[in-house]
Amino acid sequence: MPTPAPVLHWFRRDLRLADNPALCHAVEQGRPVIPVFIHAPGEEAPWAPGGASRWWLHHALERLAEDLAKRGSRLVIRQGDTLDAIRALCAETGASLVTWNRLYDPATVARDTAVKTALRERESGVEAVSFNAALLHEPWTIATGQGGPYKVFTPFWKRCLAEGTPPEPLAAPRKLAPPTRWPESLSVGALGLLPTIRWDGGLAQAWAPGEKGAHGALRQFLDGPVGTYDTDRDRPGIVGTSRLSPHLHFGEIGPRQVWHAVRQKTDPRSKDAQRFLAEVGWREFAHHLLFHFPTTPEAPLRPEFARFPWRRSATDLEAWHRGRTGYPIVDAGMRELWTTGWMHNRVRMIVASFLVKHLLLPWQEGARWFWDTLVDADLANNTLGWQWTAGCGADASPYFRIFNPILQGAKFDPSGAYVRRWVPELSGLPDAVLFRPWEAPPSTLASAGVRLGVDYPLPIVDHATARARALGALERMGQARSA
DNA sequence: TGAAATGTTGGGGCG
DNA sequence: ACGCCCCAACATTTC
Repeated sequence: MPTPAPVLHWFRRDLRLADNPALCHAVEQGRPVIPVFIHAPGEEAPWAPGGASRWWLHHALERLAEDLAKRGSRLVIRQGDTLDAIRALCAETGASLVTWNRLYDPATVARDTAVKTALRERESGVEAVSFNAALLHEPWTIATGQGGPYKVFTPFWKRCLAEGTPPEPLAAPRKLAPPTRWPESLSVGALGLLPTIRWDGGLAQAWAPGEKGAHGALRQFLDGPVGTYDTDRDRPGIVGTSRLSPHLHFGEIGPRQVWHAVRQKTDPRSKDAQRFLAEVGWREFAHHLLFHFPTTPEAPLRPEFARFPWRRSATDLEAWHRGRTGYPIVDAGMRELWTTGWMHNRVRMIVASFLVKHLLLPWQEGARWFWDTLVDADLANNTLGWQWTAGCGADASPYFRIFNPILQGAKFDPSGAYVRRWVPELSGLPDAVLFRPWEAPPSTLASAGVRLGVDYPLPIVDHATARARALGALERMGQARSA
């Protein structure tokens, strides 16, 4: 009896074995399964993974390969053109079915559509089938009464909640039948994902990529912070959030698993649980928007913002990148990002507002920096966040909502723990001036060992002046329309 | 998922 | 006792 043709499971950002519908489908065929990862960053252009994401991907792939090995299987790694790689693997192994889980960013949607069409049309007749692993509700399944996409979060999320409980997560396959002969594979290291200059020490200390790390993070969150999430989520100085974002981005855990774990562990009517699930909802909303408005990573959703009079200043942008703006809460955030590849969400809003409104630099510059430095860089979430801050997106904060970095710092980091951790040169300052050191009396600065302009920069813009300038720029945009 | 300016109210000091 | 003023506290509006 001839050996049955194997099934290829094409891993992308679904780097897990549990609740992986495409992988389960492959296993259910009762045939050998060949798990494959194809490194083709050019196909995701212009949003190929940035430096921090590549670091994460390297480690996530290593963990996935180990987990597959425990189930009698392997991870086959290739690079280059995806379609060529899949065809080559089908030819080498005799595989006649390829499975994968869908993604929703424009470049990948186009690539995957082309791959599926090409595989089916070829004389080889390879079948391709895709599944949903990444979302509670795929973008085209949720529509307004008019049949269009949602542009406001609250009705979107109500509509999602009305869909009822999402399906129970699927169990991980116990065993993956190996092929009679394994095709050749690159090593993870051969993909060159790790930085050549070793800036990744802080990342390694902060994170445990991989499916096991994802479930560890979820368990830690459910054992503590979820119980006070509604209030503590806004406090960057404490661990009040789930820190699941990079795990979700790489699909080491899926939203269905998170949903059911939260519902099981908490009172689903509690404000804390509802607020957390609403944050999962924002992730859904971001994917909904990116799918329906695929130009938004580059262009503002609200067209009048194409005329907004942005500034250009390499000096100011550099000060923001490096956390040397002179505003402690902003600088703390930018340094946390640089060191750990992550930034607390409250602080993301503050630093983003500062770039866009105080410095008047284009939100796309901020999105690019986040893209390269965040381990959770996700095109849907990043685009939504930056357009929201700039006031040019869906459900956007009005442009005149300008965060005051002094008040925001004092309000959300009342003990100063966050700023003192990430801006240690200011740690000796008393709380009263910690968020505005330029107003501290000379004696206070001296006893804290701070020489402004030497140990820590003076503010690169004055808050009141910058606020007035931002409002003036908005005014000019409005005038440009009527002119 | 703001901040600042402006408006209103009411208690208390004081002539 | 009464009216006036001050201003903190809160509410509203404006950017």
